[in-house]
Amino acid sequence: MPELPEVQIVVNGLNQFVCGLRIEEVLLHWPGYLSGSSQKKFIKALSGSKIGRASRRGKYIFIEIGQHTLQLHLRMTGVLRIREMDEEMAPHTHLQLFLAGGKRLDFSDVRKFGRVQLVDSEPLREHVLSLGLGPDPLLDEFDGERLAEIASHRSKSIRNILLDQKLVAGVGNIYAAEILFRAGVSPQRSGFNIEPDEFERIARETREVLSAAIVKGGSSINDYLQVSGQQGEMQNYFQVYGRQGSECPRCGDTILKMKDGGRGSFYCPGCQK
DNA sequence: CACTCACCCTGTGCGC
DNA sequence: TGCGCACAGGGTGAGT
Repeated sequence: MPELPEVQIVVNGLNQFVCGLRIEEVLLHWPGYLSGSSQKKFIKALSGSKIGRASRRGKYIFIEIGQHTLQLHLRMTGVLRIREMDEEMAPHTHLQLFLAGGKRLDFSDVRKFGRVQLVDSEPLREHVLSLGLGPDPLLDEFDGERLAEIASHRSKSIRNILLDQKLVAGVGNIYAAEILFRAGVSPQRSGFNIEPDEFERIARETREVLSAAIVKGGSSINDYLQVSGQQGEMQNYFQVYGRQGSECPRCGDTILKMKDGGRGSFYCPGCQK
C-alpha cells in the first residue's frame, strides 16, 4: 500500500496527534511481528514511556519512545490509526497502544506483511544505515547526476531500479509508473542506455510526483488512510497507474499494462520512449 | 555481484 | 449464487 508520500503523511499525523503522550497500556494481539525479540520485553519497554518524534526514511517509520525507537514498516496493507480509547477496533488489528488523554494508537494489517520492531535509539543512525537504503529523494540530494551514478551501469530496467530500495528509497509501484510517464521514459529501458537529460527528467519528476502526492494527502486505493481516517486524493490524479485501455492524457495513444517483475507496469507506448 | 522468482498473508473481483 | 483463479501498493532469501 503505502509508498513514501503515504508514509510521510502518517509521520506528520503521528507528530501532530500523539507526540508527547504517555503510553499507559500495550496490547499485542499477534506476536508474530516480533520475530527475534520477546513479547514481554517489547511490552515492558513501551509501557509507561512517552512518545517522542516520528520520522521516516524511505518507507520505514521511526517513532522515538523512551530509550527506544519503534520501527514500523507498513508493507502492503499496514494502517496506523488514532482512535478514541473506547472506539471499536478494526478487524486485523494486531497492536494497540493506549495513550494518556483517552487516545489509542492502533496498528492493523490484513496481510500481516508489515513489520514492527523495537530498536535502540542510541546508535539509531547506525541502525538506519544498516538497512542499506539508497538515497531518499525528498531527504537527500537527488538529481540527474546522482541517479546516473546509481543507474547508468546497471542492466536492469529503470523501473526496477526505482523500485529497488537499496538504490532509491521510497518509490513503489504506483509512483514509479507516474514518474516514468511524466518523464517520458519507457519503464523497460535499461539503466545502461538512458541519456543524462533523461536521468535529469526522471530525478526531477521523482521529487515532484512524491511532493505532489504528499500535498494531496497520499493515494487511497484500498486500505490506505491517514492516521485520522481521512482518505487521500492523489489517486484522482493518476495518469497511467490502473488506467490500462484508456486514452493517454498527453498523446491520446492507448495506455498498456504489462507484467514486470511479478507486478503490473503501466505506461503509454506513444510518448514513453 | 546482479538479477529473477517464489513466498509471506488475506481479501476482492472477475469469468464461468 | 457459488467456485476457483488471478491479482493487489513490498521486501526477503534462495537459486541461477
